[in-house]
Amino acid sequence: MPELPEVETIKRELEPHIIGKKITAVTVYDARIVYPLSASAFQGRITGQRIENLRRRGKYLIFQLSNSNRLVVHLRMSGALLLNPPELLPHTRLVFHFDDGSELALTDRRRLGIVLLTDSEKPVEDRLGPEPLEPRFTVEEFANRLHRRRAPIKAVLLDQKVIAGIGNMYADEALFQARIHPLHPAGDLSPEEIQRLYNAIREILCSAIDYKGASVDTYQRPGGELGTAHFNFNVAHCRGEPCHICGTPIQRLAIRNRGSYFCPNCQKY
DNA sequence: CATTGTCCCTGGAAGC
DNA sequence: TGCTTCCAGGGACAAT
Repeated sequence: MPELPEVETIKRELEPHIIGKKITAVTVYDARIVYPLSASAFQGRITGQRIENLRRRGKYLIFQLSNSNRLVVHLRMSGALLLNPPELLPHTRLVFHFDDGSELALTDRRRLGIVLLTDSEKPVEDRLGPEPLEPRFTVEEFANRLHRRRAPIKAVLLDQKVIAGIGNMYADEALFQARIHPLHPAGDLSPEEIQRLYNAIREILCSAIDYKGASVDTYQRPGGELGTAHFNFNVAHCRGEPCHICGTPIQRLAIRNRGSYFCPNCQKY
């Protein structure tokens, strides 16, 4: 399930293979993914355009096209972007064909992914808070964003308007590293706890990028390789396993219908 | 505005 | 063995 480190990995590995290439055709296998555009309208606005730039914002990938359109892709749970797949893979929704004969396929088993064409930054920027790895995201900025929030810190970390890019897995890992209970009200955290959580978020995201993301569920890199960040997970999806620090079984709790995994001994309320 | 619940979607696992 | 139900979760959206 692609979160910030997975999307960043995809961006980095895709970039050298697609920048400057011209899209000669797009095959639409599932028109629902380009809704509200029709398949032909989508094809009309994409075909013949060159990919000038690729960037990540939160969990979004943004392909800058030469006609000043932006192709925005959100992979949600099960989306993947694969370069030159050897065959037509199951759940293929779109295939981009380039002028050098190469191809980029978008597959999405659960079909929750989003593809959007826009000429503005607004649809993405309106939904997102700051990038946690940018220097301008300071601990003071983080503290301000948690101030007076009564919701559980786990729910607040998943709010993309508070911080962009953190998903369920890395929220659990950051809270474990910072030794904070996922239900702790966000606005009640002490300055020390906020500092620990701030450090943990940055360390965990950076480390996961170094490991090319976590291959939980269907995540694959553009060449089909897997990431290895999940081998370092302490709590995410580790229900019942002994905590690496104290041996207490990892517990699962539902917060906002999201599975939250934590060590009840290391992360006291 | 902050918060919370529901829905979307599919396929693997679990339960019967 | 084969059926049904549950579960995974990002985020849009509606309700409060």
